[in-house]
Order: sequence, then C-alpha cells, then structure tokens
Amino acid sequence: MTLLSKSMDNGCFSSPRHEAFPAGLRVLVVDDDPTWLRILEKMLKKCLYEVTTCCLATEALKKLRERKDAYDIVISDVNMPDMDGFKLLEQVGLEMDLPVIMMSVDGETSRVMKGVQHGACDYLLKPIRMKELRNIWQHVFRKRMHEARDFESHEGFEALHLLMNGSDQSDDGNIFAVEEITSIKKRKDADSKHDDKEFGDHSPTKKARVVWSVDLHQKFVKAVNQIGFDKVGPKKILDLMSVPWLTRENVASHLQKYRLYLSRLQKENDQKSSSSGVKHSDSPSKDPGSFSFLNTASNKQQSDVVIDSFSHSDESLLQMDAPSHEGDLKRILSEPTTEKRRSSPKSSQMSLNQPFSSVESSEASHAIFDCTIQTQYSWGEFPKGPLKEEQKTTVQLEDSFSQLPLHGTRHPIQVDQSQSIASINSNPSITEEEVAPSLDTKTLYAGYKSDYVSPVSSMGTVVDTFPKQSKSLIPNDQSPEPIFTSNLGLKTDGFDVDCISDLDFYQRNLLLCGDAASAPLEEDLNFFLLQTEWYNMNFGQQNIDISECYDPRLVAEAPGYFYDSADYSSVDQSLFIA
DNA sequence: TAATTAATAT
DNA sequence: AATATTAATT
Repeated sequence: MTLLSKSMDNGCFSSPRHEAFPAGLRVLVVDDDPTWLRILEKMLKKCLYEVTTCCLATEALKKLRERKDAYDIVISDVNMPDMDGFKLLEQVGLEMDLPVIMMSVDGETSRVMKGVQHGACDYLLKPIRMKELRNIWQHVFRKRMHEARDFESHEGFEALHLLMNGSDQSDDGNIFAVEEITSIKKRKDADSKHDDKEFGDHSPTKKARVVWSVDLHQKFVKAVNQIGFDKVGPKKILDLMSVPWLTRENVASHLQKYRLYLSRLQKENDQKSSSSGVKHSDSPSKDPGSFSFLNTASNKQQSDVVIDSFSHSDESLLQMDAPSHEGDLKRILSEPTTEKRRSSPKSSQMSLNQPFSSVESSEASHAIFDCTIQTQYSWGEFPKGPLKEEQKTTVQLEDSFSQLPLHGTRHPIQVDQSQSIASINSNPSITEEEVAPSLDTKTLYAGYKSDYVSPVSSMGTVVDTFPKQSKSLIPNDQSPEPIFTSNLGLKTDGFDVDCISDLDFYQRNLLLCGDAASAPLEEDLNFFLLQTEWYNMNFGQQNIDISECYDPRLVAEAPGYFYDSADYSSVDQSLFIA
C-alpha cells in the first residue's frame, strides 16, 4: 500500500483518489482507422480511463510534445499512413518515455517482436477486447514503480512485501496491491534492457528459447502417439507437429526430457505395484527400457496395461508422496528461506522469449483451449483410419478409469496444482525472483491469445484476490464421478483418439470434451486438468508436497475469479517458472 | 550425410 | 530445472 500510494501520488494520474486508481489513467490512442478509434475510445472509457484519440501518428506526436505529462500511456496502431507505428514508438521512447502499447490486426511474429524489442510494453492484436484494456494501467504503474525503485532501494519493497503477505487476501480493494507487487518484481529484470536504439527490425539478440507450453507439449504428444512409440524420432515428430519455428533439435531435446519423464513414471509405477499389492494382470514387463504407454494404432493391445501403470504412477506421485513431506513443506512455507533465490540474471530472457513462443504455439494450435471438441485435429492431418481402433481404446480406458482409484486421484490433482500455486504466491520467501518475469509475459500473452493465457494467470489471481466463489462448480473431493461419465460419452464421439499417450492426457481430454460444451468457467477449470500432465512432467512430486500444506478449499475459489481476468496476474507464471 | 541419442553445458 | 548444444553413434 505504501509504495503504491506513493507512486500514485507522484502525480501521475489526474484523479486524486487512490481507490480509483486505474480510473483516470490518461490514454492516448492513435489509429488511422476512425472506427477502431471509436471502439477503443468507448472501451477505454468503460475502464474509466481518460481517453484522447487521434488518427494520425504525427498528430499524436504533436500532442505528446505539447504536454509531455498529459498522458500516462499511448496505444498505437502499427500501420498508419503518415508514420509507421514503430517510428512513433521510437520517438515516444526517446522523447517522453511513456509506455507504449502497439496493436495491429496481424500477429506476425516478426512484427510483434519488433514492437516489443523496440520498447513497446505490450502488443495487442485486434480485435481488442476489454480484457486487454483493463490491464494497461499496469504498464504505467510498473514503470513508475521502477523509477521509484531506483532511489528507494529495497525498503519500499520490503514494506510492500510485509503488507501483502500479511493482509492482502482479506482486503477487498487490494487487488492492486497484489498485482503491483508482482508486476514490480517482474519488471525489474524485464525492462532493464530495452534501450536498443537500433531498430531496423533485426536485433534478434539471441535466439529465443523454446518454451514447451502445455499446448505445444500436447502437440508433441499427439505426434508421438501417431507415429508410434517404437518409431518415434525427433524428425518425424517435428514434421507432424508442423510448428514452423520449431527445430529438430528442439524436439530432440524435449523428447529426451519426455522419455526421462516417462521412465520415471514407469519406475514409480513398478515400485508402487510391487509394494502395494495392487496388481494388474501383468505388468508390462515386455519393454522395461521403453515406455509402453503408447497405445498407438500399432500397439494398442497394450493400452490397458499402459494406462494402468500410468494411473498408478499418478497416484503414487500425487497421493503417496505428499503426506510424507509435510514437515518439509511447512518448513518451506514458514521459513523465509533465502536459499536459492537470488539467481535471476536471465529472467530477461524469459520475458522476451516466452511471449513469442507462446504466440507461436497458440497460432499453431488454439485447439485445446478454444473449444471444445474439435479443433484438436486442426493442426495436423490425422490419419483417420485408425480411428475405429482408437475408439476401442477409449472404451478400454473408460473401464480402467472407473475401476481404478482414479476418481479420487483426479481431483486431488487439481487441488494440488492450484494449491501449490497459491502457496507460491503467499509464500514470502519466494516472491521476488520467481515471480519476476510474469507481468510482461503475461500481458503479452493476453494480447496474443487471451484464451490460453488467462487461465493460468487466473489461478494465481484467484487465490489472492477472489476468496469467494462458487464452490458448486468444482467438485471438491469425491464428486469427480459425474464429470467423468459425461466426458467419456462425449469423448467417444470423436475426440480422444490419438492423444492418449498417458493417463493424464487422457483424463485431460475427457474433461475437455465434457466441459467444452459447458460454461466458460469450466473451460478454465479444464485448464488445470490440462496442465496436469505437463505439470507432473516438469515438477514431479516436489510441488505436490508443497501444495499439501494448503487448504483444498482454495481450489474451489479459483473458478470464480477466472472471469475477472482483468489481471493476468503475475502468479501465473510462477507455475511455469518455479 | 543426416538423424538420433546420450552427455554435457548454460 | 528446462532447454540448448555438443559429440558420438547409427
């Protein structure tokens, strides 16, 4: 609060009331298309911002020069007759150093990149929605915060921290505080370098790292399954994935990781089954070294076995480990650990790269998130032939599901995830670095693909900001049953098919299908599930442990807040970063 | 060679 | 830990 108010008082905004903070933000909108100008103006006003419009870049520049501090932020189209949007961006950066948001109809990577690299704080794709506009104030705030930080050093932050951790959750008006903080942290790394003067449009600095987002990973898995476990190779996978920017090396690397993950799972599974007495007719002894899970057309017979093993492994991962580490968890949470935090020199890399990669992936595959049932095949041409067989598989799966302890497991998974997230958020020790890169990234995400991004961010947000929500939507504990059933039905219709690499995926798909039909809220929920596999792969048991410390009820709250979206809050990223 | 994989580096 | 990069292997 302190810091926040301070920066606000700094005279940035015309409106004096802190409560109204984002209200009164002075936005200059530049677009040669009067229609868009009107639309934007309307939307921005809805956000209670003070809007000034102009249809020429030169005019905008003139206005800005006239009164350098008459505006807080600039939103400019990229394509304009009189002056290139990038040029304007450059000028603004040079002369008044206001945050600039670029927008355009196409999301061509190079352009987006150019914009961002040259200092645009965000890049929105038209049509722009309220969602995207609501958050723009964050850029302003961030910047200010940044500036303030220079002299204030740490003290301010410390104070903020305390405040946050102590009471933010209960505060109603505290949304800002939370977000601020997060954003602040992030920015620290992110903005340090965007003074590149040289534009041209080529300063790839360094190659972006590929971020294996959930959907990208899903594509990957689909491809793997299609090809057949025994025949997989990076090249083939790459081809099937048809993600242009991805390289064979990228895939190879990911494949390596994936194999590691699978073998780990199998190991766990074996362990489990042997010790616990649960047994499946016979474990997939056949391929010890390999990962039997793939029930591709070629080896479907194994599918049930595979699935079985997976479910078990899941269980073990999620359920077994958690309890054992309780002590550790608590320790982690309670102690302001300082251990490994100070190491975020490369965060900048993240903020820049992430957005792009995500863009790409979303372009390539909105599939899962967007809707429902079908898009899934959109990106790749699947051999429809095996479908029949696939369905069969599905059925089998169904069986195994109902029989196995899966139901119980299912939800716990969700809980765990969200909980862990929550924990990250609230945990004082983690805050600084871990969360850092998020704001930029998330905002960018929003612009590109809000569908994809928002769910994630929302998770974090939920916890902090929206404590109350409909619990009914989420089956807290054992209610998973119904969901499953319905999902199964849907799925059988035409969905699941190829992507059944493992249990998690399978489940995810099921849920997706079922929910797809339902409400948006559920969509978000699905996201949780969707991430499960990916999550496990990346974090394994660790996080789960942590999550144990939290109250499951938190999860229930999550959905509600999803809608709000207004904040692609920082927390989201923590999930990825960890 | 080109692709794959294990190992190693960042 | 996640991805990249290298180097050996096929």
